Amino acid sequence: VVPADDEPPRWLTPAEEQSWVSLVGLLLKLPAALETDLRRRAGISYFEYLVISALSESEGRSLSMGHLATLAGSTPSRLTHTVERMEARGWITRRRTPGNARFTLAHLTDEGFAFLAETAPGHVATVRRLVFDALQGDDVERLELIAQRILTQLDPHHDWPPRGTRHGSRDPGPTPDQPG
Amino acid sequence: VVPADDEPPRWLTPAEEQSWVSLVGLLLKLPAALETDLRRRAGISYFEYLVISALSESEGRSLSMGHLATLAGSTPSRLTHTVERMEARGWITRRRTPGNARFTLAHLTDEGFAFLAETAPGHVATVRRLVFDALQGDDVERLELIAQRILTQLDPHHDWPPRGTRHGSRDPGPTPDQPG
DNA sequence: CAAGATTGAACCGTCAATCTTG
DNA sequence: CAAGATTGACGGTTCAATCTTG
Repeated sequence: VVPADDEPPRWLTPAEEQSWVSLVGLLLKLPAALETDLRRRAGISYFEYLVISALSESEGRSLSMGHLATLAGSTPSRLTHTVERMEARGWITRRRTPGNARFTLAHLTDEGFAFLAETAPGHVATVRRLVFDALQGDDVERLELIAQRILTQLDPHHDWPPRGTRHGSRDPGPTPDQPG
Repeated sequence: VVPADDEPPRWLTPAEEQSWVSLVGLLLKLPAALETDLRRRAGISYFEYLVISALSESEGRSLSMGHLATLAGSTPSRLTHTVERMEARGWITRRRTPGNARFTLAHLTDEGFAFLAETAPGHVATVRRLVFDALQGDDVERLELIAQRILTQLDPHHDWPPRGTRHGSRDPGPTPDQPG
């Protein structure tokens, strides 16, 4: 056990503590709800969904393992193991980048894309039902602002969503363009 | 793969999608940052911290396994395995409730409490630094309101924080009363 | 040698089956 | 038999060590 830093303790105010308790509740329960929904709807984890979703939105449905790890918020190792399994299911292929064989390019197959296209609408509906149906007024904008402020504090050089993958102002359509 | 529900797809508006992407970023990165902090500061997971923290705030530093599972947002099984490990470290003991032996009462030992007392101030300081130092104006109150709205949507009968454990309006002090 | 990625073992969480008490 | 809790096997994540390419 490392001894406490020698700063004096900085407790939370009552208002901050209430807020913190609610935020912890959200961190515990919302991911669990998303996991449950995807597991029963499609038999995959939320992390697997993020992986194929990120690939589906990228140029040529391909990304280097490193970039994909960043997009899915994971370690390289976790991604390798997961992609291995999804490769076995025929949803992803991997090959060394020709010309620069240091990079491994993960590619979403047609089967993988078709699977995502089946899964995404139901998942987006769940997100809408669980999150956005509960919000009012300018809650949506405030939530984004507050989340961004915390993300910036976590990593001042943060880049979330990472550049080159934003898909902001296009028409919504029947293709899985907004898999969340 | 279960076919999609037969509701028509309900996509997100651009504003909602931006907000959702930011929230997903927060769900991915904030728990990871808390885990990292506690792991290197105290060698425990955030879940283990929640467990001893909940016990420390309860009457007699004891709770039934079921109640403790609710407080820590976990399944009974996960809690059993975790408490087993913490029992081996001497931080928790378990015994059947005398009189009603269906309940197993988990109890935080003096060693466990001392460990928490060492760990809590640094952890609270981290929470303050990572989250509240980034917030301005009425962000704190809005965050609580928004989190509560989503929690209610997730579970209309929700009770978070669960009743009988709220420690709202006491003086902050040098004991680990606010371990987050 | 550094960057990108993978490997394998240990660790942890999940799930279904089981045990115990009232 | 239902509620509370535990068990053990399985599957996924983490961590440190390793492999490969430029």
